[in-house]
Amino acid sequence: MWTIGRLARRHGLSRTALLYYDRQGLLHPSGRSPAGYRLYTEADELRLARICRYREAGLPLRRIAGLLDQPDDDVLGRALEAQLAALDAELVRIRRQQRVILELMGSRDSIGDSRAMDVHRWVEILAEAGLDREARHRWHVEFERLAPQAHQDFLESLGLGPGEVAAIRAGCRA
Amino acid sequence: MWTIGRLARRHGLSRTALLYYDRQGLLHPSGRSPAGYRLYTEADELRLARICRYREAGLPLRRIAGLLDQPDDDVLGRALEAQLAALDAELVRIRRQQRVILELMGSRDSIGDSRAMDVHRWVEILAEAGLDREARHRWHVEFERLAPQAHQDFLESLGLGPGEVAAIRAGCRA
DNA sequence: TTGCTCCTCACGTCACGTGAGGTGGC
DNA sequence: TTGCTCCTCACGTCACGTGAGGTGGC
Repeated sequence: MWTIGRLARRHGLSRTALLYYDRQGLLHPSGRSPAGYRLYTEADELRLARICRYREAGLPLRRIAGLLDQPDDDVLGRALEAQLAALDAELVRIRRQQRVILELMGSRDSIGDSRAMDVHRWVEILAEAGLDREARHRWHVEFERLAPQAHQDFLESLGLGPGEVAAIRAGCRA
Repeated sequence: MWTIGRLARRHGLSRTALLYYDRQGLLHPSGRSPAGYRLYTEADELRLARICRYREAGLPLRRIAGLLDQPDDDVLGRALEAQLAALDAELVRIRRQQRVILELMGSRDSIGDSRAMDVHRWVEILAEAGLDREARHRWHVEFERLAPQAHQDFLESLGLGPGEVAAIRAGCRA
């Protein structure tokens, strides 16, 4: 049996987070002490562990509540797929914001910034490692074959537009 | 002179967004019609264009307000640097969440997922393109030399822990 | 008695979206 | 008169954090 503060510390949460989970119906303590203190059992802790795990995946509390109460494996799978896609979209958004920042900085001072990973620098790296045009093409083809989604993410991270990305990937499948 | 709805549409915003900017003191329309309609001038629109640009960089409205009123180039530079770093931190957080999702999915069904870009698959790609161990090392060295931050981001995106990342980068500088 | 933990409200956060109820413009 | 745009409140969002004011436990 744990009081709220101890349980929170064991899981790296704040006490107010557990108070919130209680109010939202996500995790009610199984008991109360005579003075009204929340008392959490072993079972409560297992439930909290699942909540924490799903939170580490970035799932919203609403969805977590659904997953805890109706543990259909298919529902979980779909929720995880959807979350993965949502996070991909966030990655794209963040990279776009970073590109805007580099543009704003570029219009202030010189262009060279070691943080920017652009196409030119990337080709330079591959060339230094001994890859000519032909080898670079084989490299893209393999990347596309083994990990198409990662290939897409990678091309976008170089700052290429949607059209350019699509063209390169099509060239790999031809 | 623009009314609120027209100006919003021209900049891809909602009318409520402009109402909010007005309430927050970010963008007051220069005038009002006899009936009380907000009227935005050319100067207002230029100010809005700057606001939109900074929003595309993900800056919070508070900070944007500061940048608009005191246009010190140094302050802008520091704000952009800080935002770039904050977005880097967000990237790390999202990748970590994605890794958790893949773990959760992996414990449900088979491990192979074309979305996961892990070290093994990456080495496979480089090998297929004709890079042996020696060439892969040169490749890392060049990557580290030309774009150290991107190299760090890249290694983290493969799912390597901080220790492994540091070791590889150190090996490149040795 | 002194700290520490606990309790229950209630308000703040960020950038708007969504009605509710009413008016201006063509 | 009919749509469309505009106006001003006021409340909801998401996952808590932060007091305020008070009590239990050792």
